Amino acid sequence: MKIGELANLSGVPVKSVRYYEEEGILPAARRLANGYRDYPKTAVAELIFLRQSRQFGFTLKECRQLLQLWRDPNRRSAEVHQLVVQRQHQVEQQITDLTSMHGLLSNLLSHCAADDSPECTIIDSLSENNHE
Amino acid sequence: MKIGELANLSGVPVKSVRYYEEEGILPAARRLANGYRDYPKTAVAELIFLRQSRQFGFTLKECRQLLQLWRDPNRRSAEVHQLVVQRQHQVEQQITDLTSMHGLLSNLLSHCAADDSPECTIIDSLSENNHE
DNA sequence: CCTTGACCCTCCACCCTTTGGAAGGTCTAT
DNA sequence: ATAGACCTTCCAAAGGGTGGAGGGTCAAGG
Repeated sequence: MKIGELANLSGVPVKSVRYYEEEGILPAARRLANGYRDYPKTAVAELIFLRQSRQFGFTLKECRQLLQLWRDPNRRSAEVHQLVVQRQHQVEQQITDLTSMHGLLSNLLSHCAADDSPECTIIDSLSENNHE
Repeated sequence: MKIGELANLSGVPVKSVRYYEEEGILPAARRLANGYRDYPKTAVAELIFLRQSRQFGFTLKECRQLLQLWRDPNRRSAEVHQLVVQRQHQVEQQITDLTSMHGLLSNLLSHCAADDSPECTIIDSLSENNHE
């Protein structure tokens, strides 16, 4: 199977497949006589797994680990679990941070006249030094 | 004032100050006879405003706009308000996405045995094709 | 036989925001 | 004179791709 078909079946862009290979996330593909990459059928599942992992926000480094576990018939599911828990924590932290930011933005908005005058409480707030 | 002092007073790293200048976010600084950048006192407030804006997640492009409004004595506060509302929407979208992701991750975790066996519902779920 | 179009290849540059380092100039204090 | 604390510019890396230039390969159709 050539890279275009693989991309179609997996939903991963051709460019990304090549990029993943270059980064060592995927093993280097076999080559046909004309230099084209030639993939086995199993590559489709591998790419789908990778795409799904990316959608869950795992970095490529984490995806590499996940893929290694995916390939390993002797993996311990606890190890997979651990990676997901870790990702879950990151997501929670991000939600916390964003929620806090959302509150602060709401504060800014609620005090602003939002009219044609130059007085602006938002500008004033952003000028305050929260440093040190 | 030289760049080190400005950095100290504003809480923005020296490297970033130079980068902001290069990107046209800040006007090019005056130079002393020896080539060192020389800043007026007002630059401190400008940098503090910029740092605060960045902390609210505004991109540098947006920060440039905010800074222009900050400098403009004839600004309309409605315009500032508009930029903040826009940022607020982005934050809301991100929270929505992350919350959804969090739910999906919880789902993955709840079905996983997390032991020494290779059977892993997480791996199985990530292998499913949600494409097309 | 030739051309068109759809593939494929590699290599380079860009997006964004910073950070690190190399190689070098300048100033102050000892 | 020399140490060290500044300052300068320029180049590269990070993550995760994406776009394009310039070129090779293959099948179908005229």
